[in-house]
Parts: sequence; structure tokens; C-alpha cells
Amino acid sequence: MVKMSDVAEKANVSKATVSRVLRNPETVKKTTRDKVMAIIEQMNYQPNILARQFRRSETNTILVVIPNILNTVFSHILGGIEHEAGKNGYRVLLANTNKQVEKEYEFLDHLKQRQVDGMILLSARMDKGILAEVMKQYPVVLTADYLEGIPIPTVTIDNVSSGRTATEHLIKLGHSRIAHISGPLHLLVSRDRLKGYRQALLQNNLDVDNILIQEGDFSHESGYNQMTKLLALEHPPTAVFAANDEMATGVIKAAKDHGLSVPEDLAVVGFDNVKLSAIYDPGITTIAQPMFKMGNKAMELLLQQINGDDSNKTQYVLQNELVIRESCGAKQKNHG
Amino acid sequence: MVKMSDVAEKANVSKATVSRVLRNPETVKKTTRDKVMAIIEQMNYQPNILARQFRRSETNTILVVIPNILNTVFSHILGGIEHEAGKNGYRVLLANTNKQVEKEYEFLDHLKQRQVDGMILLSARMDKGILAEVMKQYPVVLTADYLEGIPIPTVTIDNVSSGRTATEHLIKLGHSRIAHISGPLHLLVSRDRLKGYRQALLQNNLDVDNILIQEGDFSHESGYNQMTKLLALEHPPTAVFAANDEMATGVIKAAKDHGLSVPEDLAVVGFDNVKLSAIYDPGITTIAQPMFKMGNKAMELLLQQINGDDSNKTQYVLQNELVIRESCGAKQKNHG
DNA sequence: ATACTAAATGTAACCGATTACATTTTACAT
DNA sequence: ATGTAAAATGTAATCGGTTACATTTAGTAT
Repeated sequence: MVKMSDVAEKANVSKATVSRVLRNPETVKKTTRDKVMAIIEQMNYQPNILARQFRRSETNTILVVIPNILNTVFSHILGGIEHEAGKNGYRVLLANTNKQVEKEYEFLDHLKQRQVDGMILLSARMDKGILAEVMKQYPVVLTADYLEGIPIPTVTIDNVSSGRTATEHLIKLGHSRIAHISGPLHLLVSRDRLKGYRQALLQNNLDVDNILIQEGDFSHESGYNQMTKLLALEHPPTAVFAANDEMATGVIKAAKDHGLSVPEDLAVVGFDNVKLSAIYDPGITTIAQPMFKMGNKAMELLLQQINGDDSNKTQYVLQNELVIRESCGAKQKNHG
Repeated sequence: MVKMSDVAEKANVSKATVSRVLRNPETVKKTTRDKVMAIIEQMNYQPNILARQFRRSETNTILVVIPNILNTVFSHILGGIEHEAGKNGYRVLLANTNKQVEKEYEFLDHLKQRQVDGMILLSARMDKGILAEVMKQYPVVLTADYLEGIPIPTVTIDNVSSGRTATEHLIKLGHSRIAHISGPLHLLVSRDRLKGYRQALLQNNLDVDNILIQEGDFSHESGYNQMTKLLALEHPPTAVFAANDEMATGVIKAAKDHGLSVPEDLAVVGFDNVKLSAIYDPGITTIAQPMFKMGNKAMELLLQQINGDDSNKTQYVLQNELVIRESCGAKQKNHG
């Protein structure tokens, strides 16, 4: 493997000059620069990045901690991160935790060992104290998930107000008996969507009936099962707000299997606006999270930290949007 | 940042001994080993991985080249890779090409510059000659996609026979006018599934009617549009084999919008067995690709190459499986 | 106690680029 | 021609582990 000193020798200059040609071309006279570049071409010299990384102790790599790659919400965010990272010459290392906290700690070591320049968490289940300690020393951004009472740069949507928007939409359509199938309640996201649901009901002088609130786990199956339970009630709901789109499909399937039509007999609103919600029959009315943009923004904030700009350690709340399709009954069935 | 020499000094041993304690503990006497380990703990010493990587010129990182993160087939394979990599102390660097060939070349440089120990391609659009050259020198495995006439280690299913299985299933159910909506025909995968479709028809003495073969792009929309075309024919098909599950959903939606029921008026078979096919209403009969296993196997083969075992540069063909759900009419509608 | 071998540890070179600092060259004014 | 500042280049230390080889220590047999 040809190295810098080989190039230097052949070009009759010092290693330092070759290095400068590559990293600070403007400090080298044009004639020497051209000469060196020619030799580099000719010898097909590739700098040893490992040596460079070691010497400069920077990796141009960031770590993305993902609870579950198979969840399209996360892959969309990942796409946004990847895009912004690529634009800035950064590479993305993947860290799949499979929802295990221990894995989060494991990947934290990468950061501490400076194997990556920064870290974006799409899930923060680890101890808040530890995280607070880490983010004092290293660039960290949190997105998709968020925490209370710790000043970590975060990019999210407002889940409380989103939950409210979704529920209010159903109220406006004339429903008063509205159920909610939540995400796992140990997640703040889930609790906030539930909070929004409650707020909407209360603000519209509707009772909050606890029997109408069921906890799911974001899976189709849990949506199906919880909806089946709800349909067995003496006074079943006429509308359901599901905390994500996949559960919404479960809800719809359960309703159909029970002989009901959606949206005629049951109105459904989901959450996320993943492709599934557009494809499903009926199309699912949902709250759109700007997933790609969240990834972009998170990476942007991380880069600021990496480049030593600590001024921006704030929380970013991006705009969400109600996307109306067929499942809520506000729109005619229609393809596209 | 505390370094190895600090530990050595405090423990009254040489750097070499500390290094050995970490990398070859069995070569160090137990008493010294314990002493050194104690100091390491006490000083909270973290070895500088960058220095190690540089010195040993290995990264314990592999690169996965993905045409599109948002496609769940690829994320499942990625999951399998990640799992196997993690088990073996390897990290996974993500390379999203967004289907651009230039990106593939760009990421090739990572490999050449030894920034990664090996590479798994989920898409090989680059020039075969270049790829052949690269794989002589570096560990490379191809999965999901494959190429003809180049002896690169590959992990796939047999797409021809899968296409045949899917089509034969429809023939057995009594259909004789069977359409095929293919993937993009510049992909070998798509051409092979089409080939299987043709073979099945011919082997069963059925005519291949070219008007029933339409090219899609794996998206729901293309499935919808092509199906709409087919339904406008004088003799529309009674069954459709779509080259992936997402297009199958488009087919089903088009049929419904045309007033037809699936499977009663139109039988549909998809391909991939992604979650969508299980969730959709009706559930989609499909060919299961063992995606996670493909990732696992690909990583396994790559590790063999990295560890210098070149004996196994072969093609792996994994088992596919027909998963029967409601969309083909062979099974009663039924949840789960 | 002695000799010899194996085990344990130490010494120092090395990986290949980067960069602070020193030196030489160039450009320009007088 | 000469002095001076700026530009260009060179010298050499450095980053922090790893490892071939040399040396010391321990273990065993005689």
C-alpha cells in the first residue's frame, strides 16, 4: 500500500507538503500542488484514514441508537439522519438495541471511547442521571423519544397537542363515545398522546370513561385484541383514536371481523402517517410526524455540538399535521 | 484522558504488559494480571480504540450498502446482519444509496481505504468488472440481489422457482387467466420472478399472454395503476401474481375500487411476506423470503472471508415458502 | 546447587498521517 | 542591490497502542 512518504519522495517534497496538499491546498504553491497531485494520481495514493482518525482523534462517524429497525417510523428518521450526515461528510453507525436498556449502555461506550463523534438517540430508556452526565461531555441529541427534567437537545413533535388534535377531530365529527388505544404506558410518548386525548374530551365537556382506554404495544395484534375487547362492551365506542397506524389497522380489522364497517360504524384515527396508513383499506386518517425532517434536524443539532457550538442546546418541536383519509368518515372513499 | 502508559506506570509494569492483559490475558501471570486489572478499574482506563484500529489496521466494522432503507425487506435483512455482527463484536455502518450507482462507487472507497473490514451489498448495480476486481482483494458478500457470471458469494432465494410456486398455486386453484405485475425489469430479481411465472404457465399448458404482464416498480401505486389497466381489458385476468407485497395491496385496492371482491372475483398472490401482507385486509398469500436469516448468513459468510477462509466463496440459496392467507381464495377468512 | 527450559516481562520499533515550529524561498519596497 | 515581511516548505515530535525480539524470572530435573 503506497503511503504518504512514498508520494513525498517521488515528488521531491516533504511529507508535510503532501499532507498540506490534501488538507490545506491553499497553503501550497500552485506549481508544487499540481506536481504532488499528479504523483498522487499516478501512484493511486489513498490516504490511510485510520491513521488520520487516530492522529486527529475524530472519526467523522456518528452513532444512531434505534430501539427497533423494523419500525418504519425509525427507519424514516434514520433516512433523514443519513441524508444530512452524508451531506456533511459524516458516516452513520447503526446501533440496534432491540429495546434493551443494556444495549444502550453498551453503545454509550462507543461514544466514551471516541469511536464516534456524537450520538443520536431514538430511544432513551437509560438512567437520566447517567445520560445527563454523558451529555455534558459528548455531543448527544435525542429525537422521536424525549425526557422530562433534563436539558438534552431534543427534536420531537408535541404529542400532547397531537393527541388532542386527533381526538378533537373525532369529536367534531359528532362522536362522543371515543376510545383510545395507547402505546406502552412506560413510554412518555404514549402517556402524552393519552394526555392529549383526555384534554380534548374534558375541554369538550365529555366524560373520560376509563374502560375506553386500553393499553397496546404499537403492534397490529394488540390493536386487534384491544378493539375486540372494546366491542364486547355493553356500550361500545363509535370512534377510536389509536396511538399509531399499525394498531389502527388492528382496530379496523377487528371491527370488520365483528361485522362493522369503517368509517360508517366506527371512525378510526391513527398516528404517524407511515406508508401503511395510505395503503390500507380504508385509508387511515392520522397525525403526520415529519419523520425525515426530524432526522435532518437532529443531525443538524448534533453537528452544531460537534463543531463546538453549545449555544443551541434546546428542544425543537416540529409541526405535526392531521392527514384526513377515509377511516374517520370525514372524506369520501377515494384512491390516491 | 488516561492512557496505557499511565496505567503501566502506576502498576509498575511496562506498557506491553498492560496491552497483554487486555488482549492476551493468558500470557500474563495471574498476580500481575489482577494487579493491572485493579489499576485499570481504579483509573477507569478506556483503551483508545482509534489507536488500536490504526496499529492493527482493522476496524471491526462492516459496511452494509442498502438501496433504500424504507423498504422493510431491506430493514429485515439489515436486522439479521446487525444481529450476527453484534454477536461477533462487529459494528455496522450504514450506506444508503437511494438507488444511485454513484453512491455504490463512493462507498467502495471506504472499503479500499480500509475504513471497514468488509462489505455486504443489498444491491449491486455497479459494473461487474469493477466488482469482480474489488472482491479479489476485499471481503464482499451480496444478498437480496445477485448477479450472473461473477463468482461472488451470494445469499438469496431462488426467485425463478419462487415465481413458479406462486403461479402454480394460482393454477392449482383453477385459474387460467393469470396476470403478473413485475418489479422493475432492469433488476435480475424481477426478471427471474417473471421467468418463473412463464415457466409455470408453460408447464401447465397455458398460454403466456403478454398483455397480462405489466411492469411495476414495487410501489403500491404502480400495483394500483397496472391493475386498473388490466381490469380495463376485454378479457381481464381472474388472478394476479404481484412481484412484491406492496404492489399486491395496490392490486387489491384497484380491484375493490372496480367493484370486485378479493379473493372471490380476483385471486392475488404477493411476494416477500413482510408484515404488511399479514396485516392487510384480506391477508395476502405470499412467498416468504427468510429475510432475517439471509442477513445472518450473509454476515456469516463475510466473517469467514474476513478471517481469511476463502474456501467458501459460494452461492447460498435459502429456502422460500408459500404462505397461504386469504387473498388467493384457498383459505377461509380468519384473523391471525 | 546447577543446568536447562518455559513462562513472564521489558525494550523499543512501528503503524502513517498531522502539525507546531524552524527554516528557506519569494515578492516587493526602498 | 538590500532589507523585510509574507509565503512556502521542511524537520521532527507526536498521537497511543501493538508486537517482534531481548531479557529476566520461575519451574523442574538432575
